[in-house]
Amino acid sequence: MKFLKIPAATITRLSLYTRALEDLVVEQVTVVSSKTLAELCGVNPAQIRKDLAYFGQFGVRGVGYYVKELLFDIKKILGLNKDWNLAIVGVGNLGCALVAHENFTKQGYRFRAAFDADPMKIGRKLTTGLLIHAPDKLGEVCRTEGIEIGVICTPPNFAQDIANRLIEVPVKGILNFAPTQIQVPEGFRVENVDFTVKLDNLAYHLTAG
Amino acid sequence: MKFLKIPAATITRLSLYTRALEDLVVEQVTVVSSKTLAELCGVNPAQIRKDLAYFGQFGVRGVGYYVKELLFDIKKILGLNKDWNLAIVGVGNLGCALVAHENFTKQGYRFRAAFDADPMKIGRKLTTGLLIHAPDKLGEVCRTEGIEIGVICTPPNFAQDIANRLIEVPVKGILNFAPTQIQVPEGFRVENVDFTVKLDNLAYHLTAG
DNA sequence: GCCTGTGAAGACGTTCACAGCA
DNA sequence: TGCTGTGAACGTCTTCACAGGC
Repeated sequence: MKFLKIPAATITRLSLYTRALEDLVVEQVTVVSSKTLAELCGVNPAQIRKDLAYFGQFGVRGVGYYVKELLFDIKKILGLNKDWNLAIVGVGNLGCALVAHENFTKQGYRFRAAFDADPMKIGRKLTTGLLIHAPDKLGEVCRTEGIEIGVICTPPNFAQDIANRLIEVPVKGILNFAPTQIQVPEGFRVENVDFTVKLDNLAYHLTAG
Repeated sequence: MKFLKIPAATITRLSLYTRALEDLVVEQVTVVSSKTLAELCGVNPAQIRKDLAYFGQFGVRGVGYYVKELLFDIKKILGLNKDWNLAIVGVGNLGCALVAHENFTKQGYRFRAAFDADPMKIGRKLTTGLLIHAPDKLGEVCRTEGIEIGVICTPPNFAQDIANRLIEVPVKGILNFAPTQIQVPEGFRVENVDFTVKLDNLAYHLTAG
């Protein structure tokens, strides 16, 4: 099982499952079937079973899945059984909002460094107490802080330059909020968060439909 | 051609193409081949040609595509030849950042209304001058302002309730930033912007690799 | 010669349907 | 009986390869 190629969509769904499972834990539900979990996540039950099958056997036939166990197992699969050190580059409105956002910290994502090119911001602190560094300190600070993931929140025209520097540090991956396609070496991992693309999707479907 | 089912991914890529094309316009490039555009967008050239083929013929054989024309055509396909009226619900850090964000306005997405449950915020104005209303004014205000798309930026536990109200207004679609799965009637359009899912994707790939 | 447009082939992901087990 | 685990069938999307036209 382990050596089959795992669809990208499977990983995204695993992330969704953890959320639903966390809610179930709060509601003190101890056992859940693929059918029920599927309804909560808006997917097909067979899909859930198949997704899990890539990584092993987690259920009990005739019963279902033990909520806490499954949550633990999926988190382990996703690599969420550790904290991740993040650096943010570009602390404008959006950057600040992200650093302050609780959903990151709740999952073990920790902002350990912040950078901005604006001289007015360098040397100041964010509301969380995080010191803002100049971009030319990027390599040095990221290495001392053991940064693993760089979050790009600059205007699009600076994104590629910042990406290059992050890759040089080196960080292991990049989360890019700038609405531009970043070029990276083969094998290097970038995830794009792109609201304008999502809005364009809406616009298309609302126009056509 | 027009009646074939169009892949969801095609629409997302069209959105990417518009960006690359806008850059090319700035660089005063007048003609582009599918090969060059493909490199800029990180996709296969045949993919671009196929994507466009769903909607008609836009290129010139032996030459390529005229940048400005193609940009215009794709924007029209996506429904970006008009402005869209948006309402934001939840103006915390993230919500404020979104309203202020230039990438929305640049594409013709206009925030025309804002809502928040916090009594301290109601009646105050955002930096853009937009007045913050109480959530119970949602239906009334959205109808007067002709809101077409609702943007949910509340904590996850309020998202479903807000979604229900937006659907009742009715708005045509929802952009959801809350990290939770919203249940909507068959055919109603929701797009989710989900950074924690993206981070989980990174975490997985950085762990496994 | 060069690049688009497109049927056909191939790769991929999802769903079905049922065997296997509590 | 009930629900998981999974090969096989199905459907969808992507890539190839070449015909068509500047």
